[in-house]
Amino acid sequence: MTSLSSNFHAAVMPAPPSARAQQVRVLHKGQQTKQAIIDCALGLATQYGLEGLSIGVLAEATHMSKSGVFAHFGSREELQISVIREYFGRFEQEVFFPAMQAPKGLPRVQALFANWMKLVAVEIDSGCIFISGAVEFDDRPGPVRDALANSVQTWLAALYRAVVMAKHCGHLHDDADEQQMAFEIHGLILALHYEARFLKTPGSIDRAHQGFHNILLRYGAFASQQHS
Amino acid sequence: MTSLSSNFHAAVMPAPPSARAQQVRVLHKGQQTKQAIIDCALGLATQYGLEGLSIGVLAEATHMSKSGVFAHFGSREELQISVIREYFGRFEQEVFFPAMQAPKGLPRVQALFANWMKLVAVEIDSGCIFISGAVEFDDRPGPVRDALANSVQTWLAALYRAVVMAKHCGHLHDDADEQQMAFEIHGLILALHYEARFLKTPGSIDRAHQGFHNILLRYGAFASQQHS
DNA sequence: GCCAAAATAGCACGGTCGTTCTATTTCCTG
DNA sequence: CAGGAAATAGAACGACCGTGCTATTTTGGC
Repeated sequence: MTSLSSNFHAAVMPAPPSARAQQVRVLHKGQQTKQAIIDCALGLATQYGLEGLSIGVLAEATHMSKSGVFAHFGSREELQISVIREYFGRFEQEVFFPAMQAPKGLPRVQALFANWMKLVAVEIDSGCIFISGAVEFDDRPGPVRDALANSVQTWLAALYRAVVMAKHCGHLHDDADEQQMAFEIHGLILALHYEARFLKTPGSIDRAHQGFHNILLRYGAFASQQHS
Repeated sequence: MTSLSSNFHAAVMPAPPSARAQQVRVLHKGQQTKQAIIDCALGLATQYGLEGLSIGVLAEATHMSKSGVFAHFGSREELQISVIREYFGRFEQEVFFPAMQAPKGLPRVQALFANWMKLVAVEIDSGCIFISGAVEFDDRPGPVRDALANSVQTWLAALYRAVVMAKHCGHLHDDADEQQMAFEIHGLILALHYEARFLKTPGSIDRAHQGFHNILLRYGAFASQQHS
């Protein structure tokens, strides 16, 4: 497995048609300025949200004209989707891939959480598209929402698979509900983002770590069985 | 104590100057249409967010002119703040006040969580201003952010106080960290909102309930002590 | 029922938005 | 180095935004 989901790119990140065939040819100017625009757009989107991302502001930030920026995407929605793809790729690089080096089972789950925490700790200052985007598009159907939901679901599914493997390895006790465990881990990340970024509550990072520790105490194979 | 915080109204919800002196007099037309506008605005804001709330759309929804709506608030920010105040009031009515009927200690904490869950279950369809607003204003200083943060913090402080009382009553074991417990409860609510409203994951409500059960198993006085 | 005051409407302004169309410039191959 | 293609710029569009100003309508105390 080379990415969060074997068929993810087909579902969420379809490369421009036949781009791969011309791969050698199309490393020209346009592609690299487009990448520069996306980099800049990602920075703006993490801070102000995908909805706060405007082509005019983006043009100013990249020292280009509005139409110059626009031509690379054809629509604002396509720009937003490009940003989501970029963010997903970085998420893979920073969170998922490094954790796959850890041995199967609990260590890998712990590595996934640790890397996720590291990223969110940074995003306390910069913002997180997976979280802000969920709020912006929870009631707005369309291709942007689809791309975002697929990205998030792909990641949560990867986390879930790691938990399932941990149970198969005998690292969790027999009654452990994998979906439940993943749900509670997700909650810790969301609470951290909420309390640290919005409320600026000190100590939130430690509490998220402690929360994960508590989850391990409950679900780990060494946990004393308690009435369900 | 008659509200979430004794000095909350002074800090967050200052009544219009001298309104209380004229209380009897000013139950006239203007006030009741203003209330109708706020009701409508709250409905729009829960669905599309505080930033998605526009005076033009609100005017159309209330069958009024833009300037007619505008005159009641003087600025869009004041309108947003009014919506936050309204939401906070309803939150008090539906979540906090009923739970205060429950006896001090764990029962009250359980009642607070149960009522919160009941509200969020409804908000899976309609949206929650405390959650969407946190994302919209986490990087945008100003009076709207202040009103929102104060409201949320007031509520979370009330939850925290209930947890502290539960420990004083001997309903939690001695090593229980009250802030930690409140943090984890908050995480469950956020995960529920995220997975149910955005991802439409089935079974999220049950998982939030189960998560609270797990928290009680860990922090309750009857819990077997485990290494910290 | 009069009449000041309050409430509401109508209209216009300057601004930003995404998008389209047409030039102009830059690139890169043959 | 010529020339077609790709990339970028420029200007304009219709739409919506919050807000200010000035009428007009409605309200409620005397």
